[in-house]
Amino acid sequence: MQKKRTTLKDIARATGVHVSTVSRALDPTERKSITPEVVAKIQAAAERLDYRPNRIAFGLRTNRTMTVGVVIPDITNPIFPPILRGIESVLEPLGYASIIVNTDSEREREIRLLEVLRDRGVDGVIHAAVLRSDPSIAKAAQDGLSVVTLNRRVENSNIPYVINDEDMGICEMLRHLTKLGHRRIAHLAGPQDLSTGQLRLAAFRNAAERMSIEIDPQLIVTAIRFDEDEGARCTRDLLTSGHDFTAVLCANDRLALGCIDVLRENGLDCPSDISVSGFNDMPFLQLARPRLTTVRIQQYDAGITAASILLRLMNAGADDDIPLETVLPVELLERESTGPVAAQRR
Amino acid sequence: MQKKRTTLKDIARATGVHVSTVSRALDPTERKSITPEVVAKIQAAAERLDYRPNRIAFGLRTNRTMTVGVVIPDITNPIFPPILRGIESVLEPLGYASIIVNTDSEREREIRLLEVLRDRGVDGVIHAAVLRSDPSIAKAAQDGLSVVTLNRRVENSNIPYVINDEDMGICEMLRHLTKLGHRRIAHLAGPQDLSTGQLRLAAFRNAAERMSIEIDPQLIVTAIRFDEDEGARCTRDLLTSGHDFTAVLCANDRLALGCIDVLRENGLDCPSDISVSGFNDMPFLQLARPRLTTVRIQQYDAGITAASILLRLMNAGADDDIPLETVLPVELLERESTGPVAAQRR
DNA sequence: CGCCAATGTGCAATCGTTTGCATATTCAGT
DNA sequence: ACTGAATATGCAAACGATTGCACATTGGCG
Repeated sequence: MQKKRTTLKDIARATGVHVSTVSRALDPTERKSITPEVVAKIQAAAERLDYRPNRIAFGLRTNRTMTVGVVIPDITNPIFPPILRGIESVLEPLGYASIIVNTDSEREREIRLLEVLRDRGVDGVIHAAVLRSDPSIAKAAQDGLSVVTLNRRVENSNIPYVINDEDMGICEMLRHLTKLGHRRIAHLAGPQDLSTGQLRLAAFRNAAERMSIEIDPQLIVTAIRFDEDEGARCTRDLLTSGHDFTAVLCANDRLALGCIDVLRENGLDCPSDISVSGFNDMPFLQLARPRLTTVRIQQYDAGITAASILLRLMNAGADDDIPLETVLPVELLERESTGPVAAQRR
Repeated sequence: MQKKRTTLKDIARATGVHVSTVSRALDPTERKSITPEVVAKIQAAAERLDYRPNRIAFGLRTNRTMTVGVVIPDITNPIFPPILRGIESVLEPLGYASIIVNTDSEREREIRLLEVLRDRGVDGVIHAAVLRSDPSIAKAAQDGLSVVTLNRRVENSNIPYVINDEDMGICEMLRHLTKLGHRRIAHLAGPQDLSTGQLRLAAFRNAAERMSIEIDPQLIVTAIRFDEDEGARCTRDLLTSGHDFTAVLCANDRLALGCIDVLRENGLDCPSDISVSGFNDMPFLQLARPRLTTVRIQQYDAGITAASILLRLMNAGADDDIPLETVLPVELLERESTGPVAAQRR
């Protein structure tokens, strides 16, 4: 590895004081108990010798690694990079580094990777991939690890969580579609073992009930992954089922993209024949045509918020009052994939 | 932090042997010097007490953190997530964790983040964001840090590098365009302070020369960022310059997307009026219409390759022969954005 | 039966910090 | 000037592992 780094001992030798004095002189909170001039001398020496504290030794002694773990399903899902940048933007300036792990939404992987993070002694974890019931993360939190979940809460726990106002998003989208005259509205639901999939389906049902829209159970079809292929498959199922519909509210953008493709294959134009809506407003969505009507969720800000809460959690004593729930607002984006219901369908 | 983890000392106490014996019994390479039955006893105890080695202490003693740094320009650029997954796929099973940092292509940030990584004692670095001249990474390598660069080489150094065969990609693209009858071919070059920007421009010039295609210097216009806005701006410059061209070979996909937009604004259809090509085949590119003719570079595999080389570098003695250069093949993808040159232009 | 080598285990130092406690010095108050 | 704090520094023990070396035990061989 590197040639040889200068240590506290080197500085002690160079200045003729004890290593503990050097340590104190270099620590802003302890510095006050040291004569200013020897502090100056030590700092000068530290500067001259290009001293860099050894974080490993620090970590061993203090049990603080200045490292946090970030657990996500898959970094290649474009909604996560902005979240990570948001997290980084608050943690990195404070000297924290983050270790990012991808669970691929597999329970075993998630458990194992959480172990890995704990073994490495991370000071806290931001978890954006909790499954619906997740004992491992709950146990970790109970053992005293600082944890914040993102996009999802762990039920029956006091783990703080940051979520987007998905209910509101689904609700506004539904209102938008009804305003355009749609009544027979299908829902492409996401995987029900995933946070968002389940939440959005529930939100859809609730909103429909509140708005007194009758939902044909046959018009709700569930994807097993959040991707274009599943959006396509579900849409085919919908079409072959023979049930009539004029709009498809999809649980995320990728499902919507797959949906539109299959509609087109079947000679149905979006939006003039059938309206389709997405969710997330994921990056690069603007490449698609027609431009997708969707719900924008805050990605960067969600990262910032989660990281800020984690910080408070890690530093604060139990006295501090950390908000258990943070709900970030969403925004309806009306674009081209939704339009007034066609005069007559079929 | 966690309640209390069991340490070697706990196991020693439980089994009645010395802590050093425990250490050896648990280390596969040292195990042979211990009686099999005491090994068994110790392993049983370790199992029972749920022993997990403390990586921090290990790191302090051995100066190996089992951590690597990955330096990229920006994780929100979709070509990087697959690279990261590739890296992870080889490093994670071996017990390595990676710390990912984003430089935003800013020299100061890069230098600072490299410091951060060195401070944390990473065992090695995969650097996918080196600038054209980069003393900091060269110095780090000289100090004994294991370094592999990705997508770019540090000149005059023996730092191993993994690159895509960009020359070949540009060359094949040019050949493709000429085969379609294009002669007046413009180039939207990338930022010249960035690896890829400069390389691809050079490749373009070389290929043109080799194929005896005369390139009008006025038809080469340089972007200052690799994004759609710059692609748009450059295309406007090209159009207002009044120089004639029938195809635009862009240094990356995003420039090409911006280019096509501006052509469309000006009533020019791609590809029937003007052909446009990209580079990278970035994720989600398939959303765009017309589907872009581009050059696919290997992303996941590049990550795998770089990580494998880094591994050899970290573990091997100087005796090992590590390949200095690895060039990954690229692939021309003919899609819809390029076509035969129009009968007459303007 | 004795000696030496081989083998298995223990001892203790070490990695670079932090930090409670002891000690040495200074200084003010009376 | 003497006492008593207050203040500044040093000492040494941690943190949890690895590892060179010393030592003890065993067994083989002459």
